[in-house]
Amino acid sequence: MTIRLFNTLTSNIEELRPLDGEALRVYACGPTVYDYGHIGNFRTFLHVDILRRVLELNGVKVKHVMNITDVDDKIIRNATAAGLPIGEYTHRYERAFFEDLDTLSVERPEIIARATEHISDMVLLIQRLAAQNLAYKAEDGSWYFRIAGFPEYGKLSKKDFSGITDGARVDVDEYDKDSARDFALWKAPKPGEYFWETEIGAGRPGWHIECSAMAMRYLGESFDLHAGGEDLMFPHHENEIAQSESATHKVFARHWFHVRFLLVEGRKMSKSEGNFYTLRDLLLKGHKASAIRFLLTSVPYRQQLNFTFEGLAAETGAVERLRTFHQRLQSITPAAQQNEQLAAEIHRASQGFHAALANDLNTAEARAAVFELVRQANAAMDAGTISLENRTEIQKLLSDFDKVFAVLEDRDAEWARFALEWAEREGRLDQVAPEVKAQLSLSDGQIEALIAERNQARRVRNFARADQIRNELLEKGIILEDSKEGVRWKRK
RNA sequence: GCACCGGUGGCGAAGUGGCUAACGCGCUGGUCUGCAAAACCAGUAUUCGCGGGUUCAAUUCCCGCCCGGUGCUCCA
Repeated sequence: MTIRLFNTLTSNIEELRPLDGEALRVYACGPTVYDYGHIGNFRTFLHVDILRRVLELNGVKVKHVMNITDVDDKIIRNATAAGLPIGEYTHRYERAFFEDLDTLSVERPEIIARATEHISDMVLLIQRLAAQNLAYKAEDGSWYFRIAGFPEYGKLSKKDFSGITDGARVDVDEYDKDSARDFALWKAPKPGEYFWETEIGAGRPGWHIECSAMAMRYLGESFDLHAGGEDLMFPHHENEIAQSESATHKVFARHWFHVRFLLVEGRKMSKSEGNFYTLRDLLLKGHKASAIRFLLTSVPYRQQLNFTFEGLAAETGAVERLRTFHQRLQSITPAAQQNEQLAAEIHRASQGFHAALANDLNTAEARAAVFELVRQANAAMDAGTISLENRTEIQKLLSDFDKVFAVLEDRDAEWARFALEWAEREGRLDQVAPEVKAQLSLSDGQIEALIAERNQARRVRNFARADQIRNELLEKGIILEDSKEGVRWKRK
């Protein structure tokens, strides 16, 4: 199926096809590794993940590069404050970042590119610009990009800079620049700061140059799609376009994909508002990784998502419904006769699911198609009218669904335990919700032993004892369900 | 201030110029169950921020207003 996607550059929904006919070359702006990632960061990474999973589901190969910004002002500031070399400081947050991606079932990009490992690529690019008089060196040794040399500046963010003139009043600390809009390609070191000694002088890269250099290095001078959060559109992506296209005289990225910010409880997420959450904060509060993933991907990427704890609870229930359904489907005895009406519904749901995703990644509609079928199939299971073939077809759809949404497999307890161990190591046990500790205090074996005891009690109709065990487990966040097929249990 | 995006049931949210306005969660009643849970059935917005306009017909297009968000500065 052809995937159609909104392109920020053209403001149109366009077909997405690999330019080289082989693999779709994608560059996605990754994290600056100076702290733990928050849910806003992960909404963006999750939607890029949805994009690549939808492409893969449709048989499109993806070559996805993500950068790690491991040198910048904040990193230098924080590392200095922590008394650590910047490499050591960034390593720890980079590792945490990938652990978080795993927790959220985000697929790894094909290529991870660290800024500090590509300094020479950046220097070469700056030299290339300098050769065309598009980069210049200021008195302090910093290099700037000359915006006046790129008339298309502003085409991505739809800003018109033609009327801007440089007035007489120029910022004192920017007197070195030819124009106030010119941005840094290379920053000369201040005393005591970390720097690289290079052909263009001592210093460290500006933020924008790393993405241009690394994208070209791995994807070529022109590639298919560039992704990031909406805030990056200006100035970051605009600057990338300016420096890349003026260096190569080729289109940098054909398609630009921007994910909108989320709100938390209806407000912008910020530390001062007290509504700032890292992924780890939520795990320690006892929220499931799968529910977080499902919530953050529930609203299509171009739409603002309002993150609330009520919403998170709702998604926890939604994931549970799907998992229960998935398991139930496997355990039934199929009917001999094919259910034609159900077969038609399955077909319809499948069409709806695939069409919704292909239509600018409408995750909300894709989910709805599956939930609609879940209800119908549950009813058919109640009536005992699902054939083997019906079941196979439904399982195919669930499998496609999960290739994109990745929530059916239950690894939540594993991630909760991982977060708990991390909190222990970091001395953050005070941030762990009591329910989390209680729930993880019981091993699967202990739970199953209690269930066996309860089954025995029920057999002899000692319901008081049976209910007592069930309640004890419930207090520790373990839910029991009696069914014809036996007792199921799950962690709340 | 300028620019852009959004405002749909208790909450989140999809969608469309005209079929009963998806879906998830919640709530109420019922079926099932030793009791629960799960699952199913029924109910839960005469209506899509407010006002005006275009149209045979608008939640959907246009204008104004109000509210929320984002960008213009580091930010996913």
